[in-house]
Amino acid sequence: MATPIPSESSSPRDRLLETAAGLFYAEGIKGVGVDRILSEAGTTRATMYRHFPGKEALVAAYLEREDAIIRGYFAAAAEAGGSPTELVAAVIEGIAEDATRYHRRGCPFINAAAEYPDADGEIRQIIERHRTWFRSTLAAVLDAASVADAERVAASLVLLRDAALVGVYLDGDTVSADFRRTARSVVGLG
Amino acid sequence: MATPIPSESSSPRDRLLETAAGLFYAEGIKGVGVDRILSEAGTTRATMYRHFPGKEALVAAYLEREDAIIRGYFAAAAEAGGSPTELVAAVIEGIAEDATRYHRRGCPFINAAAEYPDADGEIRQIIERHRTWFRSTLAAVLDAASVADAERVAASLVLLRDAALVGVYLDGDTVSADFRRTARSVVGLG
DNA sequence: GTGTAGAAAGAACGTTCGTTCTACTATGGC
DNA sequence: GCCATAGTAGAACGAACGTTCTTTCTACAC
Repeated sequence: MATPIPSESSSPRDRLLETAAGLFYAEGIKGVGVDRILSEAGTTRATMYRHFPGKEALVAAYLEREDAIIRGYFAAAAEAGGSPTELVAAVIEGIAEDATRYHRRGCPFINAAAEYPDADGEIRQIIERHRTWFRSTLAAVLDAASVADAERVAASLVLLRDAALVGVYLDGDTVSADFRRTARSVVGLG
Repeated sequence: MATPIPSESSSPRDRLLETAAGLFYAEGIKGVGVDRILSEAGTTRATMYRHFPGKEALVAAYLEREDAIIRGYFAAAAEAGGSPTELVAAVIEGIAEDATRYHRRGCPFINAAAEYPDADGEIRQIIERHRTWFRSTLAAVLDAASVADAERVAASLVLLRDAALVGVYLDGDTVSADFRRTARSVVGLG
């Protein structure tokens, strides 16, 4: 099974979250029971319920964690320096690479949304916040690079990223080339 | 709740499938139990297990039904006459309209794939077949309309349709305009 | 009429679900 | 030494899961 083993030494809470995140992403949320998480994290029920009010809180923490990771990517890319145009290219490249490397089972947020129909629930609100942040951040980056109609282009890029993640999952890696080409054309990069 | 009531008169099997399809799409598959389906379809366990070996067969039938409906759309559009180019335009328009009208909760196949990680399982095979058919049918339509590089353009269109369905679900109807514009540009329609 | 099949009704199966609980142990601060 | 905290261990809860079963009733074919 080669489960991504949360290093024995880390805290139970970290192991719990890391294990849950891995399982939720790999197998879907409703398809994974707390017993699975507990046994693979090597901890017990009491410990889990000490740190999280319930399973849904674990789901929320999983998505918040995913959100934080992606924000980290952006922060790192921004700090890495380079012209605004280079940053735009780096973002597109980063999305393509992420899809084929770390997100071969699709987008965690889209997948979660498939299982959580209630648009007012906590889970969907986290998804909503993430997507809003992503779109506006993209718009800011594009605007800095003097891309015309940054808002609209950003919306298109979000669409394309969704498609790339779904496509790599269901159709294979060839999709990432399609994404790169289309995205670069949309933002006006040769 | 205003459940889409499967007309009392239809056969138990039809009511079962219709109800299950509605519930699976609206609330996710693992999130719906057979008891729910049974009570909303107004039938009993014994009847269900006479017609379907189990829940998974019901899921499979739901996706096959969805597949058949979409193939029906294509057949109808093709029979409606018109030039190949008009057919291409009609397909794009049909997708945009479908997303905002009948598939406001996203793509049934993408949503199902989120819950079924096993690529070799029956469910994922149905999804695979559907996507392959869709892409190749699109390529044929584009080729007939003398669109250059029909295969590649078809792949792009599949991507865009995925994005449109996800986008309308999570971001709202404005996405459908983005889809129309981008899709028409990709296939070379003014 | 008799026989057969499909549907309704509902009890019951064992399993798993998420959750709560008690009891015991190890750790660290005062 | 003492208390609080956080961990382990495991029993137990009621509810829901998917599935199997028996029984009764209706309808249509022969």
